[in-house]
Amino acid sequence: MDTLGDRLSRQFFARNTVTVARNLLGKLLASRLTGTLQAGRIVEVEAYRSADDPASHAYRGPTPRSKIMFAKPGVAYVYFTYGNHYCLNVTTEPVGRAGAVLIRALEPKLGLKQMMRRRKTRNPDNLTNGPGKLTRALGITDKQNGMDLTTSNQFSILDPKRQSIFETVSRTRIGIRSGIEKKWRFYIRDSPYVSRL
DNA sequence: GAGAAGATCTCCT
DNA sequence: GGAGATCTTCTCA
Repeated sequence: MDTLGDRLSRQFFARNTVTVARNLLGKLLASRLTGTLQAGRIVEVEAYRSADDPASHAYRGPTPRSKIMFAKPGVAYVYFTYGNHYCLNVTTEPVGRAGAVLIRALEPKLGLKQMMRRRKTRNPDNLTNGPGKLTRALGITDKQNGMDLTTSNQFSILDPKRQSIFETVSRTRIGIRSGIEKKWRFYIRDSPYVSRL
């Protein structure tokens, strides 16, 4: 896993959520949760903050579910939604300030076979192009909620050794009813792996 | 303790 | 393009 790149540090995540979200594009999400190494390049994210963001789980202050967003940065926040799907976030901001970045889409890089088996499709464009799809492809569930991505040997985000140049597109977030004026969804232009344009 | 909404996906038309 | 699946979390009484 470490041959792929350098693991992102706690300091990387302990910044403004929108900045972290932008900077996560092009990074590598790597998992060895099931024994097999699986990895994908992050091509789409959304930023969620706290008191200034009515779409965020942390908007009304900490709850049993959202308190993890107020705790230390660089930790996986996984929640279950719509009766069917898990969504993967990474916590941001210094301790005491809430924030998280939702990982919305990956470009599959390693462990494609296992992803295809879990997703029951062979089309690589359709494996991880959505928050619910990528958690299924990687086998991520609420068991991973609270895992520290900056220290775990099984689950981390890496800065790849060779990173290609790309252009970042900023759009409004998807699937929310409030906070729709904020352009806090970011994706890599021309990537065929984003969930939507 | 009840009711409503939800950071989605798939299948059907 | 639209609805159903399916269940957790939060809010309010």
